[in-house]
Amino acid sequence: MQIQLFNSKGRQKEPLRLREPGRVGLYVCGVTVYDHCHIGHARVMVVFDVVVRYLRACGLQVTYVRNFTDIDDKIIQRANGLGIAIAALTERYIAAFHQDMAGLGVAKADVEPKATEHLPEMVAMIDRLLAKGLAYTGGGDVYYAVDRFATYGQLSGKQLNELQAGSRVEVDGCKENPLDFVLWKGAKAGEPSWPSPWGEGRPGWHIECSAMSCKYLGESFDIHGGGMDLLFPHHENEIAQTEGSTGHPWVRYWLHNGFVNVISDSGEREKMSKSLGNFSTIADLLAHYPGEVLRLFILNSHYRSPLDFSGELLEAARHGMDRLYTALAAAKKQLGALPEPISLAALSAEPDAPLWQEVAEPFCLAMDDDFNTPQAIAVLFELARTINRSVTLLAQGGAVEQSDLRNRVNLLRQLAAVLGLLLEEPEHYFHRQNSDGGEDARIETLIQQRLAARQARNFAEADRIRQQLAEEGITLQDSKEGTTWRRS
RNA sequence: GGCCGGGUGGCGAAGUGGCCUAACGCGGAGGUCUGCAAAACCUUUAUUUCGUGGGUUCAAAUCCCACCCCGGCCUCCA
Repeated sequence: MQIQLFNSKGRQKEPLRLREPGRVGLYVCGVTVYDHCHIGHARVMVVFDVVVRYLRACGLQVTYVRNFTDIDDKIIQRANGLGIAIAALTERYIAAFHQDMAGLGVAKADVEPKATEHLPEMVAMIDRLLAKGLAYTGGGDVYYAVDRFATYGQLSGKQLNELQAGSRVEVDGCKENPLDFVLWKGAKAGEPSWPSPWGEGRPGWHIECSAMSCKYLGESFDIHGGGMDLLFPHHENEIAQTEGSTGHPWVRYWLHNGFVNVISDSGEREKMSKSLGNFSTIADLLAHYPGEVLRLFILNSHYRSPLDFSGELLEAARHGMDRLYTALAAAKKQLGALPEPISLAALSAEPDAPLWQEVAEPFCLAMDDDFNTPQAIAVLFELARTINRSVTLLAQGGAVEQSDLRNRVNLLRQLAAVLGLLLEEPEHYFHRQNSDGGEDARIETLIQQRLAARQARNFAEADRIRQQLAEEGITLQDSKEGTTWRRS
């Protein structure tokens, strides 16, 4: 198994070579907590959740760090607008974030540091930059002098002179160069501030990621990820800060995910963003779709490609997810209970097993190739079909190797789990949402009434009941063993 | 203006020199099953075709050139 990943630094696929064998340090830029998260945020979180899940499935020990930006202009503005304390605002949206992530099946990071809890680390780094002559003070602020960092622009492939030529950056009075960025902002009246050698103030945006990643992952680590839009200037600035202050290489692999686009009312395709106001929040979507449907929708495109968002596409993803769970449900009926999934590591220990070659290997090869989740998902669907085929055969009285079916189901759940899919019991998935016990009992009663009608060959009444349930979004499925129901 | 991506069937989306007469999913059509359905299964749904026009090669969706579109970044943004 050799994982290849597309390194934004250098813009090509490279084999993943770790600093320390068996251990991976991963930092992903989290969210600024001043509002609800939208599907664009969901994409980064799901994508890197899968990266972590896969690396762990490969037996690597991953330390995953994902920050919260809990102090910045927009947060202050928003809190003032609402007339509440900053901490009250950020706590509210951190809680909302966690709830969204739980709904999406995104595991918590190992460390979720907050900027406001790392002021000393940031101040220390700024201090080092000043001592090294890479930063300068002006009007109570501290700025980074980008032209003193030799490789500035290397990550994003930008030349300093080109940037300046086409620059639309407003020239700040205290900046020596319009591209210089602020490390420390001097306090203004009515704003929260912290003490520093340069007076009261607060940190610039970029410094937190440098300081916090170094604290939790060391001054060099393996992978840093985030949305494509962070590549410049955020990540460029992070490099300048970190390597400028430590004097040695920092991040080995940069991973950037593509954007979520929305087709606007006028038919234009545009990036989904808070500033454009064209977003669907995760919470809104989770009210209508199971989290795994959103995951399948996101993972069905490669993480670096742009992703168009629409209700129809989400609906298609839902049907796809139903299909996977249907295979699971059918197998469960045959096997009595779903077997405990075997681990990927245990499987790979027996690479000669036919199932490994037929299924697990193609899956892993796809994932090894820069996390090609669409291809990996294809393997899942093919596996689901072989399961359905066996179940169909059994139902027709054919002979099927029970152990083979069991192994396939095992494998389906195990591989799907790497993508954070098929984590529920099928009946829970199909009975989901607003199905409290009373609701379920009511549906069961109607099914019994319909059964009685059918036995009396009163098909008009049976169909009436079925139609009534259909109008509630409930589909019935008759079989020799009885009738089951699902929400669609 | 500079710099990056991308244009594949009705839709989404893999594939980036021969295994591609193009995976997989959604949708459509026909069949099996069913009282009828639903689901599943089977068959089928791009055959000078992978934005357009040239070129390289024994061989190109895949490499090169030109052109046309689309998106992103260059300012906060996942």
